[in-house]
Parts: sequence; C-alpha cells; structure tokens
Amino acid sequence: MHNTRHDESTYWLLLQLLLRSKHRINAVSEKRGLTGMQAHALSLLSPTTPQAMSSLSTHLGCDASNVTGIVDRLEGGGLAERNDNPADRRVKSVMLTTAGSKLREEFYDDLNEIELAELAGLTTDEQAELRRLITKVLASYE
Amino acid sequence: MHNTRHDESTYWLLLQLLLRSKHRINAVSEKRGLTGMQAHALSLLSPTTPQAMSSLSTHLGCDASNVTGIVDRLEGGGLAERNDNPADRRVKSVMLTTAGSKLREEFYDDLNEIELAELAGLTTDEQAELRRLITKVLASYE
DNA sequence: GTCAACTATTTAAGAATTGAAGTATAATGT
DNA sequence: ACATTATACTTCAATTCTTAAATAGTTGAC
Repeated sequence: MHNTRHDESTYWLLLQLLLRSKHRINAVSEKRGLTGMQAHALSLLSPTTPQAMSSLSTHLGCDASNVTGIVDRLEGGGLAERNDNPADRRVKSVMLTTAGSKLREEFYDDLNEIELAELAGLTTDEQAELRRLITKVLASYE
Repeated sequence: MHNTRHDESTYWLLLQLLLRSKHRINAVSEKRGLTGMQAHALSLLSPTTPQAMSSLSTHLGCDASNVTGIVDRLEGGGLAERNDNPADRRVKSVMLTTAGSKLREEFYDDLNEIELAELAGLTTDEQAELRRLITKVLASYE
C-alpha cells in the first residue's frame, strides 16, 4: 500500500497537520522554557478557578501519576501552586500563580503570531468556515 | 486573561482539535504495540525505497541521535532493517520489512476507522470543504 | 594528503509515560 | 457504628523520547 490511498482521506490530512503543528507548538513552548506537556497543562489551568489533579489528568489525557511530576515542575518554576481542598481533603487544588498566568498569556500571544503567519493563505471567509467545521467536529466528540 | 479571548481564534480551535487527536492516535499506536514516535517513523518509511537516518530525522523533526534509538526499537521488533549504502558508506539505509509494511497497513486502517467515527458529524460536502481548507493550509507551510 | 564537513552512534541528564503499590480520606452497606 | 469499598494523590520502577556533547568513520575540496 502506498500513501496515495490515504492522501485523500480527511483524517490523513488532519494527521499531517497535527504532525507539522507539533513542532511549532514545541518550539513556542521551548522558547518560554516549557516542555510541550507543561505548556499544555499551563493552558488548562486557571489563575482563579482551582482544579483537581484528577481533572487535569483527564484533560491532559494521561495517567494521574504523570500529572504529579508535571505539576511538580510547574510548581518548581513558580508557575502553579497546590492547595488543600477543605471540602475533600484527598483532593489537591491546582491554580496558576501570577507568574504562571503571565506566562500563559505570553504563550498564547506566541501562538497567535504563528496563527497569523500560517493561516495567512486562507481568506477571512475561509477561516470562518474552518472555525465552523472544527467546532462541529469538536462538538461531536462528546 | 481568560480563554474567551482565544476561544474564537482559528488557531486555538485547531489546537484543541490537534490535542484531542493526539490521544486517539496514541491509542491506535499503542493498540499495535508502538509508541507514537515509532508509529510516526513507520508511517514515513517505505518497504521499497531506502531512506537515510538523516532523512528520517528531518521528517520526524527530531535530533539524529534520537532516530538511532527509534530505529533500534523498530528493528528489534522486526519491523525495519538497516543496510549499508554502497554509494556512501557513512549512510545507513532504512527500509520496512514485510512485517513492518503489514503493520503500517493495519495502522492506517485503524486511523480510517477513527475517521469514520469522528467526522460522522459532518456532511460529505463539509468533509470535502474541510479537506480543501486543510490542504490549503498545509500548502502554505512551504 | 590534509582538513573541513557530514553521517551515524554513544553517553549522560531531564522529562514523559504507564503500571503497581501505598497512604490518606470519603462514601457505602449492614 | 463499623467494616468494606471506592477515590485522590503520591511514590517507585521500567521504558521511551528528547537534547547536547563527544566520538568514529567517511567523503569531498583544496
């Protein structure tokens, strides 16, 4: 079998896009002193709404034991902090620090810059249509 | 800053889609006994056209020293093989074995199954439009 | 022939990943 | 009330991915 059979598949195209984007995202993360996973975790955390480790684990799509180390490193860098949850003392509530919140903004700004460059080939209408289609796909996930 | 500022960004939506896809792809890889990176390498290799380690490194977007280990493990699993390149004895030529080629087909079949399930929310026309837009974005990369 | 550039590998260190085991806490059933 | 079960998180061990730096072998240009 050759790739030609897959070249016209929607999923195959998405895969290509994913693989290429991965490098760009990792580059942006690295620029800010984060690994890709740390950046992903950072993007999921809030400076105001505490989040349980288990919730983070679900959204990151990895094992709970994994999150321990990731949050350890964010906390080590002063970007996040763990607090006890008085309502359930098994739970650790994670939140962004001021520094973490600031870094998250910068990270988003970097991504926006990339967006401008990489989606420049699409017209405004095409970008709107792309957003509509992606939103529809995302909605059907669950 | 809250996510609301980003929620309407095309790049942000794309990022969400890609992050979710990552888990599915990893799940498919794992089902076939591969890591994500091994599956990626497998998808880049050919059963007929030999490829230099350095070429693989470029397409995988990682360090050359990294590829050594990845190909080691593929070779250990009987999926790929290294051969000397008579034209340039510095170069190792990597190719898929029969088993590797077979596994690659199965991997693609799995991805196709996922596509059917996850893009089911879109009409045929919408899928065609999505393919067109992604192709256009990919083309503008370079 | 010498020197610089290239190809692949090795090594060392950090990070991500999973599974299994362990601790503390909460919820449930009787 | 108490024992059992389930949940939330951590720790540990093993594997993989990652980069940087050092190495060995090969090539090509001068």
